[in-house]
This record gives sequence, structure tokens and C-alpha cells, in this order.
Amino acid sequence: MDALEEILTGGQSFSWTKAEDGSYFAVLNEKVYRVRREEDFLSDPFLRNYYDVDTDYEKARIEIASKDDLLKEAVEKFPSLRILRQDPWISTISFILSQNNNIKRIKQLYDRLSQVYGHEVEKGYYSFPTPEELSRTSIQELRDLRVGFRDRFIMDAIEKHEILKRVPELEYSEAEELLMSITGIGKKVASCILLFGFHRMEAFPVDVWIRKVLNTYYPGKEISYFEPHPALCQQYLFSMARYIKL
DNA sequence: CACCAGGCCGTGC
DNA sequence: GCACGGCATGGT
Repeated sequence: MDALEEILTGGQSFSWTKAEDGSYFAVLNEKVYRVRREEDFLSDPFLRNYYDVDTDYEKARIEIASKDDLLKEAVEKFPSLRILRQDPWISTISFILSQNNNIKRIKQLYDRLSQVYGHEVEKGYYSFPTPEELSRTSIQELRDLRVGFRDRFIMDAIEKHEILKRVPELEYSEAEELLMSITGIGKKVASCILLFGFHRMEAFPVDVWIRKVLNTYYPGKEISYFEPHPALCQQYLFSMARYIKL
């Protein structure tokens, strides 16, 4: 199992594209970043933080693997899984796009928004649009880009984007409530934004895959079973569920 | 043709 | 408070 494949294109980020030669690239931080191996994240300060290099995951992995056989298998199957430290705004729009959608199409819509409303940082490579850039759009333009019923949700997120600034100082439940004041953000999308955009490791996003895992392998168990690493357990179970096509 | 995808909204009870 | 239908789009 290609470690980078799962981390960069497995559903927590939609910024990364796999190139013909097997490398991955993304436009972030006003630059085009290209990586091929995990070591490529070590030398650049932005990438170090983005890839959460300075967090020691090893202790958590041991703890998680000791919980049960499924998690043990997940840790073995996806040895270097981690939670990327992504931009709050990019995460917000990405996971609004994610609802009742699949990863491949979310990625398409992400790229389309970048090309149409972002700016070119290198020939042929476009950044994800800032709130200001995206505010040039309209319901009709968004619909023409095929975002579907999510058009008005994106419009509301643009309008209320400044609330993202207040999130870091809030308790989880308050932050969740604030995010859910944007139309189109419910509990699941809020948890993804808090996890991937604000690195709130107490988050535990429950989507259709996680629901299947919980029903099949953890009937009657509470989320607290996955303490003290709920977010990481969730990510491992998400990857496993998709891997075994639950 | 049906059903599904990193769900949420609006309505009715 | 909870259940349920509707929702755009593209893939299988």
C-alpha cells in the first residue's frame, strides 16, 4: 500500500494530484509543491508543518493497534497514516463539496473551482480561491460548474467565512455549533473541518463508511472506546472500510 | 434500470 | 426532539 497515496488522495485532502510519473503535486501556500516520498516533506518548513512531521505518531500507533484486531490490521496496512494540517477555508469548502458525493468527484470540483476562481502561481497551476476570489461567483456559475445542490451552501460559506477566525479560541462543541451556523454544514462536515482544518484531534467524523464499520465491528460501543486517539482511530477505520469495501 | 457517494435541509409529527 | 423525502451529479 502506497503510504502517500492514502494520506494525500484518500479523502482528507483534495489538493493533491497524482502525476503520470507517480509523484504528487499540489498548489498550496502560493507555490507548487511536488513530492514523491515522505522524506520530501522534511526539508521545507511549510511542508513540515503541513505533514505534521514533528508529531510523534509512533506511541499513538502502538496504543491504537493494541485496541483490537481490526485496528491492529489497519495500523499494519497503513503504517504512516497521519492527519494533515490543512487550511481552514480550503477545508470548509472541500467538505461542503463532500456531502453525498464521492472522492473522485469532490476532487474534480475542487480543481474546477481552483482553475476558474483561483490564480495562476505557475504556468498551468492554480491556487484554491480565497474567500475574496470565490466571492466573484454566483449561484448560477456554481451550478454550471456542476456543484449541484451545494451551490447555496458555498454561497453561505463565502458570506460567513470570517467566523473561521473565531474557531481556534473555542471549545470543540462551541466551534462545532459556530460552523453549523453555515447552511450546508452539519455535524459530520463540521467535524471534518475541525479535524483537517484546525487539527482538533478530538474530532470523530461519522460518514457512511464509518457508520458501516461501527455497525459491523463495534455494535453497542461508544465513541469513547477510541480514546485517547479518536481522530486517528477514525482515520484508520475509514481507510480500512474503503480498503475492504465494507 | 437501480443504487451509491467522507450529508444536510425542510417539513411534519 | 426524531423520521423521512428530496436533492445534483457522475460512476458502477
